[in-house]
Amino acid sequence: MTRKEEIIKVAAELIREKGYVGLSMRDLAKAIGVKAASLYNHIPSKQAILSELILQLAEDFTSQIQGVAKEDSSSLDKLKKIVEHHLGLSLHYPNELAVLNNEWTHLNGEALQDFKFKRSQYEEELRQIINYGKTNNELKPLHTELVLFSMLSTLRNLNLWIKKRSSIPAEQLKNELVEVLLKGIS
Amino acid sequence: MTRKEEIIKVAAELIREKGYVGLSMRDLAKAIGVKAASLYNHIPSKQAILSELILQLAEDFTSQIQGVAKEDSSSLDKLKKIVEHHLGLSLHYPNELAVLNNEWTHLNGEALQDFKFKRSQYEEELRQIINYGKTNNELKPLHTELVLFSMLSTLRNLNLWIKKRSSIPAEQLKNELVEVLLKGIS
DNA sequence: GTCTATAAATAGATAGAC
DNA sequence: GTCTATCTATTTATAGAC
Repeated sequence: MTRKEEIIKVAAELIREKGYVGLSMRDLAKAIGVKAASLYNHIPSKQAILSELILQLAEDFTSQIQGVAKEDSSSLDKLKKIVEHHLGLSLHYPNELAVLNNEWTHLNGEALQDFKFKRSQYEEELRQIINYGKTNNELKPLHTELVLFSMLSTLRNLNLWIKKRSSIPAEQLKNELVEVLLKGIS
Repeated sequence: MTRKEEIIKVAAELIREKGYVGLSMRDLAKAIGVKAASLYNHIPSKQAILSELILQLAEDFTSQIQGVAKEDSSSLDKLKKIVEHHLGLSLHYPNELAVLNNEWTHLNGEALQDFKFKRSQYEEELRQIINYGKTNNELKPLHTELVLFSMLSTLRNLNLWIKKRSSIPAEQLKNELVEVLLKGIS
């Protein structure tokens, strides 16, 4: 791991804890074991840490869903794959995901535009999968936006919840999550 | 509305927008039309604004769910009332709810303890309603924590979503939300 | 109850030695 | 590539005039 990668990784952990504005370059440097000035040999600004962190992950999400969308399978199978991918990222990058969810508002300029574009791309792909499922009678004729919103709310909060309750094996968690999200609880 | 109430209301809006750490007392004062020093005639500190804002709303949630829990009705009816209450608060206090959701980590000392206590009280009441529904065969025998988490994720994000899509009438939104959360989408 | 002025601390970032 | 020292701006909060 390069020093730059180390900076971004440690920053993800601390931004999650204190928020982007609440984390100072001095605190970040201390956690790594250098002085604040040394950070600037590897990154141009505090903003650049946030941008790189968030946009890398956003790109991962967008490219995954675009891959799934192209597949020749049912809407339910596509939705399952999307749930699985969210779960995988929540397990491997909980800090980065928390930062993406909660701190994207502190992005500026081009990075902010880029993030919003990727996010709306993601939502649009998911919307189309849901709509296709409705025409197909795989899904109930509910408001697409409500289904989209409900699914994304749960998926986006997975990382928060996994930390607290890791007693469920990953495979069982995946299956029950699909059941809860797609088939309901009652 | 007293000046203190005005300060807290405007603060909710601006904290939602910029985050607690990102909002300065100067910005807050400017939005109200006074100088920063004048704020301290009505509130003792910036922290106190955050505490009052969050704890008022948390108290509302906790006392409501405790009222519902005592009622002599089915689990599904109780869950419906909880959904309705979340929806009502999301419509009336979107800014305050966003602050509660995203900025509670910046609470200190006793206020932080108080918040955590109220939140765990709320979750415990909801957990018991879900468990009772399971023994009753009103709900599927899924992991209680997963059902709890999934419901709360959607309910906590309602305020974000309502802003974007207010095209659905409130009554229909309530009914579909109950359908999505309790009976599933497929 | 609001103002001006200011204290004391801390922020992001840069210059230049090593 | 890391350091010390420092610049400049901004932060929360207080003192005291009006």
